[in-house]
Amino acid sequence: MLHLTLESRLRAAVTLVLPDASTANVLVRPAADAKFGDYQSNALMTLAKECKLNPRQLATDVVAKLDVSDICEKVEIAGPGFLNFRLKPDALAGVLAAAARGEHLFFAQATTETLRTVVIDFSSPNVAKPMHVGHIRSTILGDSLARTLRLLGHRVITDNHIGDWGTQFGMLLIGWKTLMERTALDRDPIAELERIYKAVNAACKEAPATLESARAELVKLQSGDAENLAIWHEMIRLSQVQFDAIYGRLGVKFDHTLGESFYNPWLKTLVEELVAKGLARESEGAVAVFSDGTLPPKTDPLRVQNREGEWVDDPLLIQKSDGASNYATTDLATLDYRLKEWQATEIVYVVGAPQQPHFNKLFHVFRRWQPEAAAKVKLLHAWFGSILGDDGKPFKTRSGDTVKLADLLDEAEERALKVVAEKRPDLDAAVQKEIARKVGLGAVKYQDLLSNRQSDYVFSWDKMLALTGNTAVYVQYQFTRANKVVRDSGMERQASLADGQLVLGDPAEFTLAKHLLNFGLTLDAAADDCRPNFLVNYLYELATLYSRFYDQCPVLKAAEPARTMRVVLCDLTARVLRQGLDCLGIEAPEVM
RNA sequence: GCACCCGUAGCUCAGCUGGAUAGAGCAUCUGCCUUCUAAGCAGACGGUCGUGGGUUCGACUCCCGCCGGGUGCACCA
Repeated sequence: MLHLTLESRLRAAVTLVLPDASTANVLVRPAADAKFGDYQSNALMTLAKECKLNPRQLATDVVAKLDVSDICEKVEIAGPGFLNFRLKPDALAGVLAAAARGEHLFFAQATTETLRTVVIDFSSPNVAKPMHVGHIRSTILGDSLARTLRLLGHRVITDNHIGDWGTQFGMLLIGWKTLMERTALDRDPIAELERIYKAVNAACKEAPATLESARAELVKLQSGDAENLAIWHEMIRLSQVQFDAIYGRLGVKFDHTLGESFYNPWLKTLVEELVAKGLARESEGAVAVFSDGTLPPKTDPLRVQNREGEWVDDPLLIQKSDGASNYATTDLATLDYRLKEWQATEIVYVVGAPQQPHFNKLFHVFRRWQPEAAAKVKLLHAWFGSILGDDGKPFKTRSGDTVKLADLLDEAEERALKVVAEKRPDLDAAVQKEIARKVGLGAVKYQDLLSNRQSDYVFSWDKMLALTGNTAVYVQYQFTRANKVVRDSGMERQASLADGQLVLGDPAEFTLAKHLLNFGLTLDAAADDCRPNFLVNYLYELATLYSRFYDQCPVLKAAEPARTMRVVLCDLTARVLRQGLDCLGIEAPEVM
C-alpha cells in the first residue's frame, strides 16, 4: 500500500527530471534486507543506462525533486544508485489503523477501468475414468487462480471442459453391451467403467475385429443412434456423480461444465468456414490448417524441422480422414464460444506442459481465423509440470498403479486425525474429525501449490501429506493462535480507532506490520503470473513473523498503548491469513 | 534429428522488470514449556547456483557452446 504511494511520487519526480522517460518500470519494492530500509527502488539504475546517464547523478537529481517526508525518513542513495526508503512508524501505524477500522485489507480491488473478464479452463477430467492425482494440479491451481482474481474484483468464469466425447466411447460402448456387470456398476460405477474399458482396449490389440466393432459403435453414437446415446448419457451422469463428490470435498465450484460434446453442433460449419477462408485444406484425406509462410520457420507453430534439417509442415488437424472432428476442432469452437458468449478479455488454460505445442498451434490458428477478436483477448496456457513416480518417470493413466484422488484425500484426513487425536485428546471426536478434515485437505492443496507450477512433481505420500515444516498446518496453527488472542482480548469492533492510538514499539511488531502491507502486492503477482506459490510463500512468511512476534511480545498482559497495537496486529494477521488461505482454497480452523 | 522443460545445501524445493552477503523445509546437532495453545521459538551445521565463454557498474536470472536428465514430434485427448 505505502509502496504504491512511494512509487507514484517517485514516478512524478522522475518525470520532472526526465520528461520523456517512460516510468512504467519505475517500481518500489520491499527492501531485500532490513538494513537497507523498508522499501527500495532499483529503477533509476536501469533508467540511467537507457538514457546513458550517470546513475548516481540521476538518483541525486530525482531525490532532490522527491518529497516523501510525510511517510519516510530522508531517502538514501546507496551503491551504484539504489534508493532506500525508511518508513516513519506513524505512517505505518496509520495504514494499520485504517485496516483495523475495516477500510481495507492491504489490497486494492479492480476498478471499472482495470476490470478483467477471465475465463479459466481447468480440471477437465475424462468421463468414465477415475480422477487420480494427475488431476490435482490443474484443479487446485485453477481454483486458486479463480479465487484470487475474484478477490481482486475481476469477473471470473470457471469452466470445466470435461472429456465427454471421443474415440474411447467406441470401446466403452462395446464393453457396456458385452462385458458390463450390473451389480458391479451399482457398487462402484467408475471402477466398472474402467474395468470394461481396459478389457476392451486389450481385446482390440488382440483381435482387429473388436477394434472394428468399436469403431462401428462410435460411428453409431456420432450419427445419433438412440441406444448408444442413452448409454453415453448414463456414463456421463455416473461420472458427474464422482466429479461432484471430489469437487465437493475440495470445495471447488464451476460456473459451467461445458464438455467437449457441447460443441458438436458447430464443428462442421467451423471446418467449412476455415476451408472457405483458405486457412484449411484437404491433406491425405484429413483436413488441416497449414503454415501461411508469413512467420520465420523457427517461430512458426505449424512448421518443424525434420531429421535432415529441412523445414516441413506440421499442420493442425481439424478433421480426421474418417470425417470426424478432433480436439483441435473442439478447442477452436470452444474458444470462439467463450469470446462470443462471455466477452472474455482473457482465457487461461490450466493444462499440463506436454500440451504446449498444441496450444501454440491453437492460438496461432485462432489469430489467423479471427484477427480482430484475437487482438482483444489474452490467451494464456498456464502450464504445469508432470507428476512423476518414485522412479522419476511420469506415470500415465494406463500404467495401472495411479493413486486415486479419493484415496489420497481419505489418507490425508486419516493421517491428520491421528495427529489431532494426539495433540488435542480433550476435544470431542466430531470436533477432532472436522479439524482433521481441514488440516488434511489443506496439506494436500498446500503441498501442490507450494512449488513453482512449472516444476515437475515427484509424487510421494509422505511429501504430499506432510504435516511439519512449511505446510498448511503451520499456517493454520498460527491463524488459530492469532484468532484466539483476539477473542480473549474482548476488544470491541475497532471502527472508531484513531490513527494515533496505534504505536509501534518492538521490532517484531514493526516487521510483522510491514509484511501485512505486502499482501496486495503478492496477490497481484500471484494472479498476474498464475503462480499461487508466491502467495503460499507470503503466507508462510507472515505466519513465521507472527509466531516470532507472539513469542516475543505478550499481548493481553501488555500495558497500553502496546496492548491495543498488539491486539490489532493479531486481528489483522488473522484476517490476512484467513483471506490468503481462502485464495488457496484452504480452510482456516477456529481451533486446533 | 528437431522443439520444449529441467540441473541451486545430504534430500525436496523457493529465488518477483538483471540488484546489494543465494533462501526455506526435511534430516543431523544444541538450547527454551509454573508465563496469551511447544502443531511453537532461538541457534549450529550445510553451496565452485551442471560446465565453459560472452553481455555490464552488477548474472542463479539474459545470450552462445558443451555435459547430464525428462517430455513431445499428423488423424488419442
